[in-house]
Amino acid sequence: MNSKEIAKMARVSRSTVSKVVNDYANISDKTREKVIEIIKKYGYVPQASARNLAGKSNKMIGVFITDVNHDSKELRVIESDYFSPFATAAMDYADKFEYNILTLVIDKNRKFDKARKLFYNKTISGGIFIGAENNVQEIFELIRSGYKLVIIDQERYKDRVVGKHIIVNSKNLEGAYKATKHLIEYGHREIAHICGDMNKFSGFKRLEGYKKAIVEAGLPIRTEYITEGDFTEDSGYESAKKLLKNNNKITGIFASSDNMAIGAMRFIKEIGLRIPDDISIVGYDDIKIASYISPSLTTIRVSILDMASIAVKSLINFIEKDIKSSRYNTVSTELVIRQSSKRIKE
Amino acid sequence: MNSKEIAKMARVSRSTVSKVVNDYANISDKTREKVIEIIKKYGYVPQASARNLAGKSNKMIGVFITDVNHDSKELRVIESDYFSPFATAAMDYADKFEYNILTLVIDKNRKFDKARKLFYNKTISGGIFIGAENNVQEIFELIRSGYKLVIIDQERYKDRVVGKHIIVNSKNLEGAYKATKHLIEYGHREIAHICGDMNKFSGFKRLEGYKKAIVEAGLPIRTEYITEGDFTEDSGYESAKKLLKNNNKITGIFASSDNMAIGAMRFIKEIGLRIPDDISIVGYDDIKIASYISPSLTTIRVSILDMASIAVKSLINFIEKDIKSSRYNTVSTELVIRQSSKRIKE
DNA sequence: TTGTAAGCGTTATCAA
DNA sequence: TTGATAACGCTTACAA
Repeated sequence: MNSKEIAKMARVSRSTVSKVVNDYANISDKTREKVIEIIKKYGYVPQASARNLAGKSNKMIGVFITDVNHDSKELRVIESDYFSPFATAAMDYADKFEYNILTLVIDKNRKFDKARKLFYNKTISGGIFIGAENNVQEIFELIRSGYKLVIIDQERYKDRVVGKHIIVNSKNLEGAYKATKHLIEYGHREIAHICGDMNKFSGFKRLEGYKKAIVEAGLPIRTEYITEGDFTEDSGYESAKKLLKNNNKITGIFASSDNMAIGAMRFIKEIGLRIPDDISIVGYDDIKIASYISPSLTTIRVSILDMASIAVKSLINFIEKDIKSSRYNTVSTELVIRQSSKRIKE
Repeated sequence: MNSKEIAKMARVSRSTVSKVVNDYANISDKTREKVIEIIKKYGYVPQASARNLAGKSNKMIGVFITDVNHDSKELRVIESDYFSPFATAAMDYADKFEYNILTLVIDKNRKFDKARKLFYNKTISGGIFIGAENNVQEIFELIRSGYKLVIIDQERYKDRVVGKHIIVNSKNLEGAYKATKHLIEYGHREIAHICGDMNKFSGFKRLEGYKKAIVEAGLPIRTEYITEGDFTEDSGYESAKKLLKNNNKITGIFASSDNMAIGAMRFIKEIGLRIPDDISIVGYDDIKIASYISPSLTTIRVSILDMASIAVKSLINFIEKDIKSSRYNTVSTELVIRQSSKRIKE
């Protein structure tokens, strides 16, 4: 069933059918009703690619999740702490504007080319990139070519002018500051920090937040209290080992990700210390497991839902109305206090 | 940049460009090379909707996840235990055939209409439905209309002839049997079962599996040992309460989902019983949390990866070569023994 | 208010 | 081995 057939049945021209479908004003009520009746009767739906070819936007957005650069299949699941909530929230928002979302995980198998092609062949009219550290150059190239996109959590590129784009970023510094300050307010003085990957901006910024809170409390910044992980659970385990090996004064640890916090907890339990009685732990991200593990994990929540809606909303605006210049949006963080942190007894 | 311009630069016709792009045989090497050179130079990529309109398949598959019929936002996250792994695995497999995956969560906001439209307007050439209990009628209608689709875990429709379709199902009975038998082999005799939603086939089949193992071991089936939940954590909690209220003989519980098992564990801990020392628990699904919760949960793993690859593979086959009649595939289950189950001391 | 006709960028058919 | 031309199904000036 196509517009030609509908036109014939309704005894009008194809353009009239099109006008009815697209809700144009200059159609008499009578004709409109007649056409709508036939359309309903035969269940006619305009073909997407034909509309698209004729100039209509295809209302399709790509959401690209770059998988962390590890081989293990396990890690993909970890990354999915982000994937599913983000994709779902993005869908919710896209729906309101009748957009569809095409999700793509970019990893070793599925290289960046796959994403690029979707822009080139006009399958999508815009894209959102998450965890894109490894593909920054390619993304810049896309922006330079005029493709419309949103980058999540890549604040560091804020001022590099490469063409119009949108960045949505969580307030990493703020979050880390809140986490550390929470421990300070609980009376902790010997507070260690397990950093994330320092090549990633979030890792770097969270370290800054930690330092800010420490300095503000008049405490010294001890290099032996700062150790670098890579956001994974195992690195959290190893970092805790390093921190606690020759130190029995540490009473609080702020880890730059929940996964690392969970790894650290594993080590701490192994050596027979109790959480939170001996050591308080604060994580970052508020992944689902954080509330299920025992003790449940005090952490910093970033509203992925907010991120996703802001990203989708501004991308659609970018696509439909264009923007004058690059935009930079931030999403707030929130401290979620659970069982893994405890007020220190003096 | 379009094929016309490429044709001009390469001093050939548009049809020649098309033939090169589509790797047709009847083109001289010389022409081919020349055209390829220009294509590379100008980064030409054929426009998807134009190809599609001209008759090429658009190589797009829809993956539809029906959200469980509850209002809470929380539940959507639970559902995502399925969502993310399935979507990722599906992508992996689709990649090999250069297909893209369009994911859509169907829930109260996003009704089935959204999915239907994607078929009608030919955005997708086939679809995979997961958790589709609530939309069976609509799915049948799609099948009847000749749309190509795969249904996951809806074994019950195996024999209802409604048109060509593919079902991929996990072996629910087998899995539940394994879970129950595991408890029996550990010496348990008083084994209760928390059923899932009995309106869903998986809930029903797993009860059958439980019964089969019980009967096979020569044990009686006690109705007071069987209680019905609805796959959610809270229903697991309530079911455990019901089961254990007036009973101190039960030593083993098989719950039809990990979420219910987790809820049951919560109740058991609350009344001061120990897991697995006093009561052994076995779940079903092997969601991620199962290995993180303490004690970690013994459960039945269904390889979502297998499900996804079989689904995608057979759907692509259906799309590209058609199938003679409906197909029914099953995916095996595996018992994963962790800490929540223990051999009973006699 | 309606219809005619051109055009979107490809592929497929058929003739050269 | 190549090219001219029609066709895909729709939208959109523009003409009526």
